[in-house]
Amino acid sequence: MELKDSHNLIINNVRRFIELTDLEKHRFISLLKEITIKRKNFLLQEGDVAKYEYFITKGCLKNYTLDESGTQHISMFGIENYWTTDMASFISNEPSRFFIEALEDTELLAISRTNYELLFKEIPKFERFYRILYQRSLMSYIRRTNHGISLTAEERYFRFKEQYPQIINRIKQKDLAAYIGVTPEFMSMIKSKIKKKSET
Amino acid sequence: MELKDSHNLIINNVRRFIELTDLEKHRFISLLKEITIKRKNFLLQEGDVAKYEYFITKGCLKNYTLDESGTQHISMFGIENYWTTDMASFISNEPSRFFIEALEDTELLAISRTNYELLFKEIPKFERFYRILYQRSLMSYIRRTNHGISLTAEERYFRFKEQYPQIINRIKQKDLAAYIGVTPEFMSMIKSKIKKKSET
DNA sequence: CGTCTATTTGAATGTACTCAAAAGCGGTGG
DNA sequence: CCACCGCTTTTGAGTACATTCAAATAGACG
Repeated sequence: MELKDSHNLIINNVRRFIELTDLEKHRFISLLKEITIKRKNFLLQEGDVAKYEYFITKGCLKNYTLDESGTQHISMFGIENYWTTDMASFISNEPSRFFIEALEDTELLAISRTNYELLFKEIPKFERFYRILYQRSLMSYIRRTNHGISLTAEERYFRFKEQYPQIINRIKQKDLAAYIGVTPEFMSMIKSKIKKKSET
Repeated sequence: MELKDSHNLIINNVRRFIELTDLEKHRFISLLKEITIKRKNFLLQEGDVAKYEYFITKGCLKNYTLDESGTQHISMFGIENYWTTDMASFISNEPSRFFIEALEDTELLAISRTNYELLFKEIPKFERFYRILYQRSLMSYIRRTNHGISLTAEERYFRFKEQYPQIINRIKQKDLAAYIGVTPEFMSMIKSKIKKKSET
């Protein structure tokens, strides 16, 4: 039996870390819900409880908080083949402090908290899958935390370009600034400074 | 059969997320190695491969990188009942960029990469334990990343005091500065500024 | 095409760093 | 037990990195 492209994508994502029988594949897929969301719409808003963990099959999202002055602070971007949610809210069922907003028309596969637990019960090796997924995710946040306290904004910009070349072309410079942790104006200055350097 | 205090501590840590039979407890413990390390000594140095994941039963550690100018940047402190390692190196077997140094005489239980894999094979529910452990760890790094790009140094200092009251009294102000992401001089300024405020 | 938002540029300001020097504190040996 | 040594913390002056506010230009989208 043929699978949809989106289902193939998530199955291949899972098979990076665990093997699945056909039966398991189909059971897993049956626990997912397809969601589409248009650019500028929200998957999650501050105060909502994150009821799902999402796998992105198409599109681009940003995950951010707003401070008192209305400034966005982006904790991650998500594109095809990435997972996203507000983990704290998803696990604890508490209201989220995050917004998840589509930067492009986006398609996702969502697993609810209930089905997530059911999945572990029925196919325990998914514990392994998520163990490894979170372990890797942890590694990139540790790296980012380290960069945040040890590098200047200019260096952080270079690291981002290096590490996420496939993302940098799809996002506004303003959002890049909100991820790096500087104002849009200063981000603009960094770019023009670099340009001047490379022209000499 | 009675367990040592250190073994009781780690078993209780594990039992936060999974249940264990007596047999499983003893098998788990048999896969651990006891390590003690004196203040100012290293569990891991830059260039080493992290061969173990460590559970701290007594003492205090810091986990940091050094930049070109010799400045330390602390990614975490570890105390009793916490886990530590350089995850990136532990998983990939590549040389670490981190130092892990004892701030007090410290006792640990270490699980080697081989025994870690063996543990998953023999008692698969440990996948669940580590899945939840990493998930939580991920949550705190996401929070910290967010604070790093959205808060001033002074605010980050307050959050640290709030969140880790049991750590702040055991570490040097210099190390707190290296965690917050400021110079020791500026950390000192922050404190004296706060003191002045509270006196008025 | 027009409108709204993003980006650039510049001046003034604030936050945090560097370097230097003094004061405080803690551990160690005599 | 005291004195000394080394490291940490404090203080201050000068500088660099990054922000704020304002205004002009460029770009994107309906």
